[in-house]
Amino acid sequence: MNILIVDDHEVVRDGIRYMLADAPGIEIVGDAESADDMFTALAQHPIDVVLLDIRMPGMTGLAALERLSKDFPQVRTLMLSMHDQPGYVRRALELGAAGYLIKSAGRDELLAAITAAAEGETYIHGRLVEPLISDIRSNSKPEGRLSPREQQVLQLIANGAENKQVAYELGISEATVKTYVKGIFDRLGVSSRAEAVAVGLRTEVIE
Amino acid sequence: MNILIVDDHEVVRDGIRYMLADAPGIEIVGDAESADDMFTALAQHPIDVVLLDIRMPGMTGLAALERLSKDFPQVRTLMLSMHDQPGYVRRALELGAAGYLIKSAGRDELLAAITAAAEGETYIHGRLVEPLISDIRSNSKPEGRLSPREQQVLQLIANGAENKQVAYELGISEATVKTYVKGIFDRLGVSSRAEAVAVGLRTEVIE
DNA sequence: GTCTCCCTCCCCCATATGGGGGAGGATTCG
DNA sequence: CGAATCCTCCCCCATATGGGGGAGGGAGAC
Repeated sequence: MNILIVDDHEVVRDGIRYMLADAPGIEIVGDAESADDMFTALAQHPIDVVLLDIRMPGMTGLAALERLSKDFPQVRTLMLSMHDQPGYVRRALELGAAGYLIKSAGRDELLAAITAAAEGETYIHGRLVEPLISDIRSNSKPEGRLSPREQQVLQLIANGAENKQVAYELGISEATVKTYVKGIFDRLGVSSRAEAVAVGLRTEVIE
Repeated sequence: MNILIVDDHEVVRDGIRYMLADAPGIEIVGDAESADDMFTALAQHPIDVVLLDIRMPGMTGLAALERLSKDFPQVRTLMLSMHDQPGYVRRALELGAAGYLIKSAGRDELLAAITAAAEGETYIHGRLVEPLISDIRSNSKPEGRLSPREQQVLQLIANGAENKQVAYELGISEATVKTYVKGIFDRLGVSSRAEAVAVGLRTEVIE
């Protein structure tokens, strides 16, 4: 089983190498510290499983995953994350990830996830399952999810734009912007743009 | 030289172990995955250098560092961070850290930092030096630093409070709150509370 | 074909916000 | 003792914001 590790932190790459060093049937064929390196490595070696950090400089892990799923559909991708952000887990699975692990996972769990991934199954870190389903639940309710347009509006607000400027940026009327803002408040359960920005940043909807 | 590794991610702990495994004169006497574990370990073994993750569940790395510097002043502490957040670097140094590394550091750098720390010197990852001095510069200007009261106000704003509610919470008049808000805008270089919240969250002043 | 969601636009109106000033007392620091 | 910084409070005033409503058209789902 050929593994590729993609993480911008050498400590993390070495840690995974160390954990997998004496695992039977597993060969680490490469390292990559960026999404670009990952695609280079994928083009050079046959890879079965990619361990992909969700947060990297430049192209984010999720964007890399998206392209990876499209260009190399046979490759199984296991996402790695520092923290348990339920929204990320859902997105990653939607984009075709074969599993999701947090870096506090031990050797046994890492191995279990890799074998599960290689066999076409999906492995999700135990601590993430519960948040995940509650996230799915909250996102199947209209609340908690922002439409693309609403995300744009909130992003601009976080950058200090007032409604008029948002309208100008998006090429729509100020009245429409106000409608979006109201919608954002409803969805996030807040009542001021400042709080909306706080919630948006914390839940990684924006920035 | 006795080393203690404190990080909540097993992958990271193992990575550091791996890097230091065959380094002469260095002995890793323990692991800890939380600040509490760290203090337990410190009480049990003689420790020269602590490698301390800046972000952990429960007590944050900086809080742990503060208590560590107070209770074990002879211990040299090297902070580890995933990303280069200049504000954190400064805070860590103020609190007595013997150095600051990001986890993309390689083996050589880790060793250099540990030996520097053990010899009473201070090691700072190269990529952090420039941001650090610019951070110090921006913080020696009145801009960029928030007074404690201003931080409280901004925190409440991020939680959705309007001026009247902030005034009530802090037991001061609304006029005073408006004064603080103006001050916050000046310091952060913004002109709306939404943007102020965004800047505050990104620079870790609040939340 | 109907239902739901999204995008777009509009009305009214009370209130919060942002920008400009001034000012006194406390503290700490040089 | 100044100088600086912080905390506190006040004035005025234009504008942005938030809350309530309605409404049409398009796209996709069932």
